[in-house]
Amino acid sequence: MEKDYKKFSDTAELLKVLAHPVRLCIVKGLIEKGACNVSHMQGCLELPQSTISQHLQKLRAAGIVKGDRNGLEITYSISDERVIRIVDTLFS
Amino acid sequence: MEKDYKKFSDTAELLKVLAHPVRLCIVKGLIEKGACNVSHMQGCLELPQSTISQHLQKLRAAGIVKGDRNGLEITYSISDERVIRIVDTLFS
DNA sequence: TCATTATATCGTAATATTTGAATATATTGA
DNA sequence: TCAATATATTCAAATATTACGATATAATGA
Repeated sequence: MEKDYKKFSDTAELLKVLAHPVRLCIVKGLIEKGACNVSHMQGCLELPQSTISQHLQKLRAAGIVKGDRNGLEITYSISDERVIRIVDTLFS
Repeated sequence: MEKDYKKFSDTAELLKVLAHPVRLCIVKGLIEKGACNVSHMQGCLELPQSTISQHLQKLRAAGIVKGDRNGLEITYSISDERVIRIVDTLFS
């Protein structure tokens, strides 16, 4: 049935977003620290701002992460609990 | 440190292999049924034999799945316990 | 309003993944 | 050994992803 295919397809989409070293690093960091803004990630990851921002947008579009503006800065945090369990399983 | 990068990179590699609807379907099926050969998967998935075989090889190379030959057939089953927990988390 | 700072988006070249037909290999039974 | 069956590999085209410079937007304070 088509519904099953959609389920697999949606789930694969979520995993695909997680399946990148930089995004995984961002997500793991957010799980550990609770929250973080882009400039701070830049300092840690040593990548161009646009690269990090694009990864964050991908995470956001997938519902993995959410951003709260706070003046000039935007503070990101995890917004999908399943992801915490998955990352936990992977790195434990 | 470089070791961290490798950790993220290796983990991302594992997720990347899982992150495909057909592979996810195969893996979920194997978790539920315990084991399955290629011809049977073909019947379920309605995809060309080479396509399924290629996905299986990718799963095998990642250590997610193992194949045991049994005469003409090869029976596949899950070989990475973490994957069971991840898929469980995703579909529960 | 203007300059500054933080973040997002666009454009695009480089790279990687996916697909399925064609072909190869391995096992079995006659 | 040969035919039949199950599975794997190769190849090429189509499609998707990634990286990063350039540029845009949003918020703040002077």
